[in-house]
Amino acid sequence: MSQIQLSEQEQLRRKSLEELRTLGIEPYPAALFPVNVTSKEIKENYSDTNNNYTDVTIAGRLMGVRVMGKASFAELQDEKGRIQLYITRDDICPGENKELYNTVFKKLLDIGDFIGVKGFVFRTQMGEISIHVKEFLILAKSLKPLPVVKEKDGVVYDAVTDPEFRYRQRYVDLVVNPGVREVFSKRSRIITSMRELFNSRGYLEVETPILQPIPGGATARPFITHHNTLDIPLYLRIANELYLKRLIVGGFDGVYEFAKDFRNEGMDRTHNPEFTVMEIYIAYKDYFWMMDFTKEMIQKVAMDIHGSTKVPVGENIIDFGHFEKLTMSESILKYTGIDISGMNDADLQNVCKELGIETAPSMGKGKLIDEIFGEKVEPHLIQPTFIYDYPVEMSPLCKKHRNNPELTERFELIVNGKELCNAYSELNDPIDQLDRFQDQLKLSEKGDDEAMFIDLDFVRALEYGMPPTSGMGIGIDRLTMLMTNQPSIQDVLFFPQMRPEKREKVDTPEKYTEAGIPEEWVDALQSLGYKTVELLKQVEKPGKLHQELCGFNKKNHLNLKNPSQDEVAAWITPKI
RNA sequence: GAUUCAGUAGCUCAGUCGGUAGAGCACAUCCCUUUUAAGGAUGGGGUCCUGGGUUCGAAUCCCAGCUGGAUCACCA
Repeated sequence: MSQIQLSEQEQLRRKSLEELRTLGIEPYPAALFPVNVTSKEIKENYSDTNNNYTDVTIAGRLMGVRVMGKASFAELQDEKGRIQLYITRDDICPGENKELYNTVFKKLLDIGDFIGVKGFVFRTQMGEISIHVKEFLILAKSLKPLPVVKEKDGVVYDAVTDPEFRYRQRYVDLVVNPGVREVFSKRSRIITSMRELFNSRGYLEVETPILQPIPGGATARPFITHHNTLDIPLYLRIANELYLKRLIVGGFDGVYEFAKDFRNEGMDRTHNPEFTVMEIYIAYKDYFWMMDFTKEMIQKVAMDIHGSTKVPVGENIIDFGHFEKLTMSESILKYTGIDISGMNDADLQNVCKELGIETAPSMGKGKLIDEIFGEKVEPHLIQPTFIYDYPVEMSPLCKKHRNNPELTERFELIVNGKELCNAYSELNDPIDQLDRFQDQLKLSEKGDDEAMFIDLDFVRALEYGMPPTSGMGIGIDRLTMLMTNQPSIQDVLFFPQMRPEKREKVDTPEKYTEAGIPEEWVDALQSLGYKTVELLKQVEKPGKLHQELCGFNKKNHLNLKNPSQDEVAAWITPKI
């Protein structure tokens, strides 16, 4: 990019960069900088009486400077927070030459620059713990100005709020908006907390394929790709269930995986095309055991993040101290007054009509019940609720209920009106499993394009025998949204999926000179919006272009010799 | 995919009835020899998202498009 297309502030910073080099200061030094403390440690442990921290070395971004003549106060931001620096001219310039303070510090440093300082900690007259700087060093110059966000007593001023800016340039969001980094460090702690529990029980963390020839384990539209050597289609996984169960067949008693799944579906506040799921499968357990385990896991996470089972989410306080349990039909009875047990397809169609729920002829019994539940029950379930005993049609991988052949031993955990976990007593009868796959196939022939593919290798694995097993899956993004009180999945993903940014096509200077345009005018032309020769050729009034160029020359003091009107006209008319 | 709202300086945002483009912060210069979202003064900085249309005149009204948000649909 040419200088002229940069903003004034960017040009000034580039100028400062050059001046630093002129002064013999490398703005991007190579050597390590031996940091020995963080802002947080100092603020937590400094004591006026002990006068500890007499020799600290700390580094971070310069986030604000208040110059007060020969003394200055500055804000240094490191990973853990901010700390005030106190810098005096005569401390950092002990000799006659005051250039380091007057020129380098006061003029050539900018907000956003990385610096390293050495000094001692003290408390200012205003009572703020600060570092009295003895030496400072530029570690990396920042050429693009950061938006300045200020905070006082928890009130944030001028926060960067434009979602497009925040998500596309997450690095800036993380630097300037208080609390954003905290969300992501909590996300990491949530995962660690779960992993601690699983490992303490001796369950094995495993990895299974993301590229799958048959996308199984869930009903969803997959992403499809192609392997060149094998010349076959491959699908990005929509779930890892079938692979994890193969490992139970293989003899592991407990396996789990934190996995990225991919679903080629709509995007909104709770859906991103790629998302993180934890699935765990444990042999010799059933879904009742898994309910208790799920409860224990979530309580541990809440305690580790909040130190309490009570978690604020939006308007509500969610209390993970107590989990309600309702069967699917109990819950529908509770919220609609209708007892659906024993109803057939036609009955359910009528119930839907009564309740004003749209249906399609392709919908089976399971789908209809799911519609009623999703429409009339789920939104009411704010406090943690286990919904269990799902219709067999909507759970093709789940074991039939021990007492009722129309149901399966499945539960979901609903929190804040959204599904959070899904768990089964896993189906381990291979013949039943094949039947259920075939029923799914019939559904797909009926027009349900989300019905499952048949994974015959998975059936073969079951034929060798899988012990009774309970499995559970939990959406890590949604769990993080709950635990960090973020309303949108985009706020708990570093880089949520977005439409690619449009880049304007810009021709190289050579293209212009090839077209007979002097190189010295290329910058001016591009700044005026003629980014390509093609665009230039479309100009209809050469006189106007000529005026624009002369005006630009004058306005920006380029001191170029203005071309004649005929010359400009010649640039845009094709040569014969 | 449908509906709807928004897009103005680096950031946050005003902009009346259609009549010369504004503020705070940021930036620059100077003052102040010094303390808290940085005290004062002065100044520079704009494709008012893009393209059409209406009009003597459009940031403003109309149409289309782009991008994003929200709601719905789809989907766990």
